[in-house]
This record gives sequence, structure tokens and C-alpha cells, in this order.
Amino acid sequence: MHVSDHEDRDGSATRARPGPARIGSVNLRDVAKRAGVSPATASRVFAGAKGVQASTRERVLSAADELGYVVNGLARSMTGRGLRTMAFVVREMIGPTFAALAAGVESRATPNGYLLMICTTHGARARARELVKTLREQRTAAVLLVGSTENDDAFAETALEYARSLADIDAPLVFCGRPPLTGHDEIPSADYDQGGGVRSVVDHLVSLGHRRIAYVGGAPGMTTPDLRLSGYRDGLAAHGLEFDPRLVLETTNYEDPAEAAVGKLLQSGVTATALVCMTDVIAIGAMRALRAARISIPDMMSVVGFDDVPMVGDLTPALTTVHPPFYEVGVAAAEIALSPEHAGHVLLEPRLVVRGSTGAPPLS
Amino acid sequence: MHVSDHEDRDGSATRARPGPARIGSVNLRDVAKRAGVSPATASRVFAGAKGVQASTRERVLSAADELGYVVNGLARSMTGRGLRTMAFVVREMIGPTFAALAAGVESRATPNGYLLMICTTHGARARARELVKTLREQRTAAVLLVGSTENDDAFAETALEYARSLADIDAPLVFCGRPPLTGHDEIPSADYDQGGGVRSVVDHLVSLGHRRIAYVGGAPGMTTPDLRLSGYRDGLAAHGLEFDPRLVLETTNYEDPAEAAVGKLLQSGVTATALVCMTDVIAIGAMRALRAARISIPDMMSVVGFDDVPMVGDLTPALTTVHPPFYEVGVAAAEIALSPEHAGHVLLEPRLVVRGSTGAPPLS
DNA sequence: CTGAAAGCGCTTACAG
DNA sequence: CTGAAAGCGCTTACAG
Repeated sequence: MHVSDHEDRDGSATRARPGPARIGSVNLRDVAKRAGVSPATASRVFAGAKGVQASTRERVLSAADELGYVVNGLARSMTGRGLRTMAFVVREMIGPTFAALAAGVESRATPNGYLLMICTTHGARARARELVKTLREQRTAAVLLVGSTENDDAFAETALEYARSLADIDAPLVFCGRPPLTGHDEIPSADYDQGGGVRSVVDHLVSLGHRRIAYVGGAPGMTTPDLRLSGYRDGLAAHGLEFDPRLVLETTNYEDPAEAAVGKLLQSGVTATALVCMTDVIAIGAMRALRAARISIPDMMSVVGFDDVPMVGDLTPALTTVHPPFYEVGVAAAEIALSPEHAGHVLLEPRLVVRGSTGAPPLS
Repeated sequence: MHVSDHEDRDGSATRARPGPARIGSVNLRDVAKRAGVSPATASRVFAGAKGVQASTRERVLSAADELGYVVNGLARSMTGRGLRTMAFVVREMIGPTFAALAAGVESRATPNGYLLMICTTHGARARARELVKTLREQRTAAVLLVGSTENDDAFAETALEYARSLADIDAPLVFCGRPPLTGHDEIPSADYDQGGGVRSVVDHLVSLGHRRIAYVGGAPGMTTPDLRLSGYRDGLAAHGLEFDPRLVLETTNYEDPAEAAVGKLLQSGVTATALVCMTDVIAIGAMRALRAARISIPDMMSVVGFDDVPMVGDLTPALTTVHPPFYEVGVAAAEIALSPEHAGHVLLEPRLVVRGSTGAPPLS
């Protein structure tokens, strides 16, 4: 049904006047002409306006079909409706965490007619700034800032500045998987209780009888490491256990460095009966180190992760971990983005999943 | 630096004439006026055109800064350049496979000034059709159709139709992680050799001494199940092994059904010494069934997966699997999308990763 | 180097 | 129910 060669566009054979090249092949005027109506009427048909005679509508629709016409959303958007895209800005597009969050967002974006843009910053501030500018240029309807970010005043200022500049184009900024700015209510958020998740891990271990509980996590300064470490400290405090800095290991979020860090702990002579890991990835590294040292899990050492990524239930032993409601957080964030008038701070509860990697501490 | 209240826009205090509401707060005219130049000149500044006096440029830039102005990309795009977005159309946003492919695409899209749209179809044809329409409306620069699709003539026709209609807006359609249409060269593709991957698995098993090799895969009709099953059959044939339909189990791509399917095989009395699984997820299910039946891996039964998702190297035993170059496939697809003049069919090689789940078959 | 004007493709009061 | 016209915010030949 495609017609690629339709005759002289304006009726006038020549026109030396300015004007850029056409983008799409066929436009509203072409359709209107073919249907024998004015562009205004044709426009009404595509806008789904009611006041159009059925027969007219038919003629326009079939003309459009014959010409392969589809509205130019760019032009249309200039008149008000905007383009209905939502941006998902994340540090890296990595793993199931990202995928689950994005899927949650998408589940709400699509039915409401929004398209999802995925943008990565790779942690570069300049890139984030540039991105916000591009997103403003494109008149994005909403921007979700996803995941862990710097946990300092500089970030807060930047975020507030982004929110303001995005407000110029009527786009809300919403945090997704990171907490609200401290002392600033204006940027809404959808998050899960990271500290609470780790506290529930400590509760679990203490109830099993553990008292020397180590923590393996990332460097401070980002929201996720900071919140999870606080959860550990709060958990200890809740049970009257003293915080011992020697029991806190710092690593990056990869198996190998985590394995190395735990290996060092094991050789240090510092004793512990349980390892609370900031993430499942770190927990896997920890398990490798324990296996290498022939320390049996959980008989000699319990191990807990966080994130409940796929497959960790199939490890040997199956990993006890915290399951965060990533998908639901994505859903909540999208809902805030869609109706900013209900904006606020959503905090969902993660769930402790007890499996085989935790047990009673060895009788010493 | 934001000025939210700038005075009367046109100079004329009243105007009863038509015209929709303004979208962004401040436009080119505002900036030009403030800088004391014509809109044309201001436009040149933002377009980065050369022929503008440095001092003029300065004035315009600082006026823009003071007003918090950013070009309206929608309006700009009507004059030719288009919006520079690339669409990534996938069935589901699931897991690391999707994330790795998308990351590969993004790695090329961003540096070239493209934003990435992620669209899911959930396997619904109607949704795909609608999506293509929306993407046409928005004048997307390129569309990547990602992953397994129906493997039939109806799909081929649909895809060709999409390609044609996308051509109207000058957007190439490129397949990503699925092979070219048989008998049609016009839609370019970036893929990895799925059949070859499974063949290398069979080679590996045969070299270990296996002769009764079973296959556990998804229902036929989609490209990925079809290609991987063919790889199995070709692998057998290459070694002169007979294809035995009783050794082919059908399941869906989840652990539980896979476990059930393998459990049934074990009870059926049909003998086999190795299980080639279509995916790692299926392999995990298979391993569960074997564990439940107390059949030791690999001593009594070898197991192989496909996809090399994270963590399968940490299972007990570590899973032998095929590592597909997802990221690189994404990169290749993006490159085709960016310069369709070099379009063609890229086929990358997956890599067999031998780990602990495969070994010699039991004697007897 | 700069400006006036026409145009990109659509929408929407206004007036039948 | 339908059309003529003005406008959305920008760009680009054309003419200084």
C-alpha cells in the first residue's frame, strides 16, 4: 500500500523560496488533498476528535492508509502534548537489578503511552549534566534517576539543580532505588529499605546465636554502601553488640576483590562466625574464599548476601539473602512520574530469604 | 541562574489570535531579544555554525544561560536533523542477556549522540505493530529488533513490512541476536552462531567419550530454540551419531519445568550420559533433577548450558556452557544502525567454556 | 557577519 | 461538521 511517487506537492511546479527538505515522505496535506478535505479536518481525524462525520473520517483514514501516512509526532508535539517519553538514567546497564527495575518502570510507562529512554552515565558527572540537557531539549516527560548515587552535599545540589531545570519543561525528576535527599522533600522517590534489609539479616544471625558478625561492603560515599553499612551497625546496636571496625571489610562489588578481602580476614586471626555481605556478588566472592580455606558453610561460617539475583538459590549451599522489590520500586517510580501531583516518598520492604548458607555458629 | 518571570512575551500586550500554549518556558526569540540579535543569529549560535562574530556569540550564550534556555529539539528536528533516538525492541526486559546486549548498543549509540529507547512487546504482535507506528511517529533514527522471534513466513512478511514502513522515515531496521530472514537479504543483522555453539558442545561431549547425548530445549517455532536444536542435530550427525527423538525433551525456559522434564527422562528408562541444555536456566533445572535423583554430575551425567549467565561458574559443579558475545552483538547492531550503508550480516562466534559439569561418561 | 522572511508539519480557536 | 488562518519554535536560503 505504499506510494512512493506522488505528484508535485504544492500544485505549483516551481518554488525558489527557502525551506528545508521534507523529513517523512508524506504529510497531512497530502492526505487531506487525497481525501478531498482540509488539513484541519484530517488533523481532527488523527487526533481522534469527535466532531467529524463518519464518512469523512473514512475517506481520510483510507487516504492515509494508501499513502502510508503516520502523524509526525515531532510536529504534533510542538503544539502541546509533548512527546511522551520517560527517561531512565542509570550508572550502568548491568545485571538483573537494572533489568527488574526497568521492567517495573516499563510496565507502567507503556500502558500510559510513554516510551522509555535508557540512559547511562558511567558515573561521569559531565555525562549526567549533558544528559539532562539533551533530555530537556527533547522535552522528555519525566526523568527517573536510578540507583546508588554520591551521598554528599555536592550531589544534592546538583540534583536540585537538575530538578529545577527539568521543571522548566514540566518534567518531574524522581529518585528510584535511592533515598530522598536529606533535608529536601522536593524530589520524590521510590526506594526500598536497604538499611532495614541488612538489619533483618543481623536479626536473623543473632537469633541463630551469632555474636561475632563481620561485614563486607563497598567503599563509603555512595548511597547504597552507606545505607547497607548503617543497617549493619544499627542491627548490631539493636542487639547490644559492639561495633568492631576490624570486622568491617572494604571491597569493590566484584567477586575477586571480595574473595581477596575475605581471604585476608581469615588469615588475620580476627575471629567471626558470620559474614554479612553488601551484595550477592560479594557473597559469592566470600564463599570462594571460604571454600579455598576449607571453611565449611554454614557449619563454620554463615554467609548472607543482598539482592537475591537469579541462581543464588542454586549455589551450594544456597545463599541466604535479602530480596529487594526491584520491580515494584520501578512501578512506584513510574507512577510518581506519571502523576507528580501524588508525589511523595515511597519506601518498600525487602524480604529476607533464608536458605542454606546460614546456620548456628560453631560451638567454640 | 533561572529567571522564571520574564516580561510580556511579544511586546504586544494582548493578542486574541489562535495558537496553542507554549511548551518550554523560554524560546529562541526570548534569547535573541535579550541578546539584542535576530532569532536567525541566535539560532546559528546554538547550531554551532561558524559565521558568527565571537562577541555576538558570547552575548547570545550568556543570554541563554541567564534565561535557562535550551533548544527545543522537537522544533529543531522538524527542519531536518531528526531526533537521534534509536529503538531497542525486545520481547521481555529480562536478565543479563538483555542487559549485555543493550549495554553493547548503548556503548555505540551515546558517543554518536543517540538516545536509546527500550521497548518491549511481551510477544504480542499487536503491540509490536503499534510500537512500529509510534516509532515512526517519533521519527526514530533506527530500530533494532532484538532476540528470538517466530521462525516462520508470517514473521518474515511482517518484518519486511516493518522495514518498508520504517524506510519511509529513513530508519533502518536491524536484527540483533537473531539470524537474517531466509531468502531475504534486505534486513541487516548482527547475531552470534547459535547452532555452532551447540555443535561445539556436542564436539566436546563426544571427545569426552559420550554417545548417548540428550537435548533439553524449548518448543520449536522461535529462532533460538530452532537454531540451538539444529546445532544439536548437526553435532550428532557430524560424529555419525544417530538422532533419537526419545532423547529430545521439550520444556519452557524456566527451572521448574526443566527439572520436571529431566525428572521424567530419568524415570523413563531411556539412558543417556549427557544433557545438552538450550539455556543455563534449563541446565539449572536439570541439575536440580539430577541432584534429587542422586545422580552425580559429571560422574554419572554431564550437563551443559548455554548463555553463560553470571554465577553459573559458582555452581557446584561449575557449569560448562557456551558464552555468546552478547555485548559485541549489541555493538555490531548499533554500528549497522549508525551506518546502514555498510549494512550486512554479522555473525560472531560464541565460545565454549568448559567447567566442572562435564566429564567422561561412566564406564559400562 | 547579520537580519527578514518563508517554511517544516501539525493544531486549534474562530467563523461559518 | 468543516475550512481558512495563525501559530508552535526552530532553521536556512537569500540578500545585504
